[in-house]
This record gives sequence, structure tokens and C-alpha cells, in this order.
Amino acid sequence: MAKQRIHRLGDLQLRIMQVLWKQKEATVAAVHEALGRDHDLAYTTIATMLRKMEVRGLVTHRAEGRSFIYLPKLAEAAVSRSMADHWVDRLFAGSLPDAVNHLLTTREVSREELRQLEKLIAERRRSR
Amino acid sequence: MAKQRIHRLGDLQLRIMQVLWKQKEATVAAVHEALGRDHDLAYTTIATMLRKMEVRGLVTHRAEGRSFIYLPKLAEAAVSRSMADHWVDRLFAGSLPDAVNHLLTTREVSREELRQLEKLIAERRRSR
DNA sequence: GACTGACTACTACCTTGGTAGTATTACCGC
DNA sequence: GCGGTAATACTACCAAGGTAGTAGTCAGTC
Repeated sequence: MAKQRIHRLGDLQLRIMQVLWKQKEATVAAVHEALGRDHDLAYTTIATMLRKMEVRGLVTHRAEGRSFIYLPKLAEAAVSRSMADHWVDRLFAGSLPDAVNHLLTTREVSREELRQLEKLIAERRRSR
Repeated sequence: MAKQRIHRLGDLQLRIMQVLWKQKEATVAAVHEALGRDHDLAYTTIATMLRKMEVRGLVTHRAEGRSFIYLPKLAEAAVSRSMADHWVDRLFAGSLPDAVNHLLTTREVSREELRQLEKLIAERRRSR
């Protein structure tokens, strides 16, 4: 069935996925370029990683001329959901309030952000 | 300076740390026992893992008779903070409202939990 | 038609987490 | 003092992420 190990994405893999999600599809060169600003990785590193990710079922590719165009095979929502769940489960035994509480107390939260959060919750409350 | 890689804890490592945090300190046998209910790991697996974790600076030990008593070397708060930060940064570019919003929309949230959250935020708002 | 440049394929290597078997040591009870 | 038992130490392995060099290929250019 569907792999449960979705959440197991390394940092680089996730960054690559994020590029693909944003651009819908991209060549190795495009991914390398997009990542290049912060990370100084060899072109072949990206190519190798993409190939490994294809084996793992994270991406697919289609050939266009001599180039490969890679596409994400997993939706962003599915991945972040899986990762978020995993995170909440691991650290807070699945308790969402605990998780949020932790975020609120350990991070700097601006007045504006608090306002946004309040709104979010109010909406959520109304809708159920 | 302080290791930045705190957040890099495998699942087993985190579970072991959680046992140590709860019990303050524990022998290999105690950790094995505590984990035993869900996981069926060999005694030596725990022992090996603890030794590796000591090398990585996650725990220390003190000898008592022929046994080692392991203690966490990192505070729970530091670790969960680091992991939470890493998570929010990685997935939501550091935006806390985005993170919380994601949690709210992808998870089942009970009425009770929403109430708790509302209270949390109200408190937080008052205190700043 | 030989050359260059852009791509992919293959191979290799290191690290870390996870898992566990075997070896060694040291104490405890008889 | 001898044997069993409970601990740790050592060693080994596998998988996956990450990083990159080298080899092969192919298409377009002069």
C-alpha cells in the first residue's frame, strides 16, 4: 500500500521537493540553480539525489530531448501533513494543544501573529 | 560553540531520551524495560545505542557497582525547542501562524482542544 | 567528420541510525 | 574457588542521506 515513510525526507530532499512544488517541474539544472543561492552543491549531487528520489518514489521524470524533466510525485499537502503528524506524535504524544503551546512559549511571537492565530481558531471553531 | 545539530535525533534516540527525562536517570535495563512494551528490541541494542549517544554528547553515565546509570545531558526543553524550530523553519519558512494553521486544517481537532488553544493564545496575548 | 558542451549513468565513499550477536569481565552465592 | 549470571565492550552489518568524480552519449557547430 501507500508508503507510510513519507515523512522521512532528508533536508536536501525536502528542499528539492519544494523547488519542484513551486515550479511544477524542473530539470536538474533548474533545481541546481534554484538551490544554488544558499547551497553550493555540485550539479551531479542534485542529479544523483533526484535519481535516488525517483527510486524511492518521491519524483518521476519525463524525457524531453536529451534532458530529464522531473516532477514531484507526492503532493505538498501530503508530505507536510505527514511530517507534521509525525512531529506532533513524536514530541507531544499527539497532543495538538501541547504542540502549539510549545511553539508559543519557545518562539518569539509578534502581536500580529497572535492576532492571526486568534482569528484562525475562531474560524475553525465556527466551522464545526 | 554549542552543537547546532541537536534536532537530529532518530526515533529510537528520542524515545530513549524521553525515558531518561521522565526517570531522571536509568540503567540500560530500565530503559530497555520502559521501551519494551511497544518495541521489542534486544537489550544490547539499547546498550549500544546509549553508548553511541554518549559519544554524540546526548547522555552521560556514571558507574554504580557494575552497572552504568545513564543521564540525559540535554534538557528536554532544549531538544524539543530545537526540533520544533527546525520543523517550522523547514516546512513553513519560519512562519508560526502557517505552521499552526497547517496543524489545524490537517488534523482532527476536538472542540475541547480548540477551547484550550483559545485560552493559550488569550493568555499569551495578555502577557505581552 | 572531428570537437565541444550538456546531460545522464555508474560508482564510490562517508556518516549516522538502528539492530544485534559474541566476547569479556566481575560479582555473588554456595 | 567455581560456576552462573548480569553487565559492558567490541564488532559487524544494513539502509539511507548526502556528496561528488568519472565515464559514456549525443547533438549541434565549424
